[in-house]
Amino acid sequence: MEIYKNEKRQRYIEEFSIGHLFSFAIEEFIEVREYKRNEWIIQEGMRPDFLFYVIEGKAKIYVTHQNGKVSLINFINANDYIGEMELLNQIYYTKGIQTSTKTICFAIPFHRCRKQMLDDAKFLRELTKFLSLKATQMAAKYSQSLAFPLENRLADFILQTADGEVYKEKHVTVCDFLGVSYRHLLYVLTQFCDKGYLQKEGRHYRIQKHSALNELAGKLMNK
Amino acid sequence: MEIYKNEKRQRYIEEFSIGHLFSFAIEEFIEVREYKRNEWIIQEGMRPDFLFYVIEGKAKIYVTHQNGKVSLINFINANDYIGEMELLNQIYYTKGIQTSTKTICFAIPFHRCRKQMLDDAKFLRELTKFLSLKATQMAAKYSQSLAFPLENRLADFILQTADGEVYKEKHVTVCDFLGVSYRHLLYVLTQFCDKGYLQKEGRHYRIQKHSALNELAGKLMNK
DNA sequence: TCAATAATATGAGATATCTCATATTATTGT
DNA sequence: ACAATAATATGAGATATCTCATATTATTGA
Repeated sequence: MEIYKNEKRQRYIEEFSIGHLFSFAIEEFIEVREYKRNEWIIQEGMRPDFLFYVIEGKAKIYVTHQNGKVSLINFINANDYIGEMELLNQIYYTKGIQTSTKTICFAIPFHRCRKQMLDDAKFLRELTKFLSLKATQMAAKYSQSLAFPLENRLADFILQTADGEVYKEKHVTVCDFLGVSYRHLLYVLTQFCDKGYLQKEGRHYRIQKHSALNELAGKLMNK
Repeated sequence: MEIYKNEKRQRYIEEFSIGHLFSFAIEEFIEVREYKRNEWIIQEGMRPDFLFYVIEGKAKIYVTHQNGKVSLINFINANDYIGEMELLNQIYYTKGIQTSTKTICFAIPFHRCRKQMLDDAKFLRELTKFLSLKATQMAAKYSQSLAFPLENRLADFILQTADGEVYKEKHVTVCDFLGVSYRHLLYVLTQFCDKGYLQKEGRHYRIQKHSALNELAGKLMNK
């Protein structure tokens, strides 16, 4: 992890201004940090001392269960907060956050800003929206995971993450995210190929029948 | 649904004051409502016009999937909000809320109070805590549901809902909540009886081996 | 109080998903 | 450039969970 100083810091703070998210001058407190690919921004179980706001890059929220299984709870992208749970709650089991690309974020120290942030309606209003979205997404994922087999959830995931017509997510990541075994994921992908929905091209898959995947994915949605 | 008027209304507003949750005078806007057992406070898919704050009673959040399965997303108790998602988000698929006992709540009309509420740091701070808890719970439930078989989740649920040493939840409700079929729930309950963890007493179950259930449930927690 | 409805109960057979074992093929750090 | 590590791939057998069918027993509204 690298902390940007002086001009470089200043450049980022100006280019990606987050002044509009606060009603007080936050700039002076901001630390600009760059994390390398696969670096851990927060270690599971360790309370962070900063509220992070992601400027660029991607990361993943992980939790490890006692039985050794790992769940990829969600992805984090630009304009997401990290550490907001710890800002709000004294008691909280901290999840691990690992970057999947080089990631730059603003780090705001709790000890200097907590009070002001928790009194700032503008900041809190943004945060409630962020949290309500997060809660809604989790509720949707939860109920869908119980109500539908992998077939439907995978179709949705493929459509959401495909780069044009090409699906190229790593299987290992997808297992953790969709909560199924590697073996089973491969079975269902093979089925999709057999049915002609996908076509394997080396390590990638090309979408052949958009409509069929759409139909499978559509079943997840309410109305 | 019945709306309390005059002295009755006044009595409730005083006895269960929520003045401390707002920094402006909310009392005059509050409507006090009583819903009967099994009544729907909000119909699935229909936007509410009020933010509700539950004073007494219990309710359930339901969502219906296209394949006909119903998920009981969560339980609602005293001091919970209802309709906060719709307060914050213009676009939101509204879940159904059904009472399971007589339920009394304060209803605060969006059209008269939205602006003030969204500018009130005190209110927003409480709401962020509520939402962060909700998001955390859903994330935990989600990842647990994928990482553990029913055995563990049911043990946890039994311990959490048991009345003293007696478990007496309705199977039909529990299926929707834990996302398993009625048949499978009964299988696992029978197993628990066979192993001597529970003993059936008419329609209820008496907990016999607290320790065994504790151990099963404990596997859900991180550390 | 009675008929309708909801909840409980259980069997039998299907299937979605898991575990484990074992290769092969990339990727990565030094 | 190579050894270590991570990712992909596939088979075989187990099990967690589902669907459907069919009874029996509460609960409830008129």
